[in-house]
Amino acid sequence: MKNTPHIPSCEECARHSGTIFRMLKNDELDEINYEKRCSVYKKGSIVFQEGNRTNGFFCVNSGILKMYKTGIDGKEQIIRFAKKGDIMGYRSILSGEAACTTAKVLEDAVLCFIPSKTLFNLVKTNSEFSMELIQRTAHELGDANKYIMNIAQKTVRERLAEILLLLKDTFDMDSSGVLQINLTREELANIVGTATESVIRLLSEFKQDKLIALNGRKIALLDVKGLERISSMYL
Amino acid sequence: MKNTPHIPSCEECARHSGTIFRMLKNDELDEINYEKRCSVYKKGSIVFQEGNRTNGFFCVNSGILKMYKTGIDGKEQIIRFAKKGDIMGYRSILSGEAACTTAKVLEDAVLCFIPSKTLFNLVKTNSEFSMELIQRTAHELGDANKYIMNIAQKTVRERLAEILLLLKDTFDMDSSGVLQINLTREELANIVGTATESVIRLLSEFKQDKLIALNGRKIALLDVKGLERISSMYL
DNA sequence: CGCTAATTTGAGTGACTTCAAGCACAGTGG
DNA sequence: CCACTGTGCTTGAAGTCACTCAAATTAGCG
Repeated sequence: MKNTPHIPSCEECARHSGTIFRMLKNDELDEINYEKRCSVYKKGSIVFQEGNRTNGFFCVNSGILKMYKTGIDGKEQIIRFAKKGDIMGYRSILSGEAACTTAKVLEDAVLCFIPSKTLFNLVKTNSEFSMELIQRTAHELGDANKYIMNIAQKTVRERLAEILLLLKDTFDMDSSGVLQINLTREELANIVGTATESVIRLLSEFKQDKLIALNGRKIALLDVKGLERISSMYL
Repeated sequence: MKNTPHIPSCEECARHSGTIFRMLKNDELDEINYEKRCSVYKKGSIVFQEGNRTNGFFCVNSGILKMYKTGIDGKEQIIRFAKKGDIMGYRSILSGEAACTTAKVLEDAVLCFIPSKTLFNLVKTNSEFSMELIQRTAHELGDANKYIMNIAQKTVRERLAEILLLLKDTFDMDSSGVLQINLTREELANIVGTATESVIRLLSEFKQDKLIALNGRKIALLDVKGLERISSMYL
């Protein structure tokens, strides 16, 4: 949580296609650059918590975070991850509500905090930015709807296969197919929406069926087509 | 689908607090009024279908619609309902994607179709409207996230109780507690994300426990507190 | 300091239970 | 008469509990 030694510039960050800031003019970027506050967050630290209000949002410069809701008897439900170029906490300030998820650091992160006021100013004055923000939220809503159907209709087995593929798309694999993300079995279970033991058992099954290879938390996808078939992604 | 005899005016519609059009200036309302096309949709007809692109969105003047995704072997997953004052199909045109749900009429409806171009113009020129649209989408995203957790962590029994309460909030009850919405058991199952038989059994249980009263499709909530307890809404 | 000892944390297994889906069939009512 | 509701029965998927094992952390202590 201490201030970072190296403060990333928004100009540089905006070059990355993924960022919402890419269509800002130079003077607007300058303003954000001036208003933002960057900090280093160590693994395990919590950036903001479900139920609390924030007076701004976060932009991920580096690192990985999980965003989850806490349910019955404290069980986490992971809603999404955030990595370089993603923004977090914007939903709640846009809707004027308290945060609906908690954001926790999985891999040491550098985050920039941007005050709501700056965001609202941009929405007011730059309709392209505004449009981009709407697009992003609308797209995420589409994902959420899809997720609802999956979780309601698919078996745990199908969902686990789908999540593995989703992790591949989000975090990529190395040359030998190893997913570039470290998750505990419990965290996997909290994405899929099932018990830890079920994930363990199903992963072993997938391994037996030569769909994946396991080495501790390293998961390698050996047969993507096979996983797609199981997940029945394209109904 | 034939044109309606009585065309509702947007001015009138905008007076309703729920509508997004409430902060439009008169000339903007006039433009929508000019651009919009109203039609009557009979019960059972489909307004737009998942996977198709639309070049506009719909505003519900009267009637009730269900919006659902079609899953494995054609099972519907109802995502939400739309009633007077709600808008439909805006998510997909905002995100520039195909519709992610199908909209089907449950009770005869009068819908106004507003072209995307008109919407985009408003976003460009009226930042308050833009902000309202963002807020609405962001709020809906929050709902969706909550729904994900519920469906992933709660039992069918808990979810059914919660859905009954949600229907109460959306469609109200009459003086004797009867929900002002007609749904088949199958449709209820498609909201909860379960089998029709399970809904039937659980409804009978709720009836035995004096939580609800049943009379065909009419469901009366007798013990709201009790249902809240079952749904463990406030964990 | 360094080197065990003690504790914690996560992965994995097996036995058991339960919830809910699926199937077949019988009413019922618009 | 057909779509919807309701019931009984069976089966299977997945949750729960109880436990082992291995690795990683931390504490303790000469």
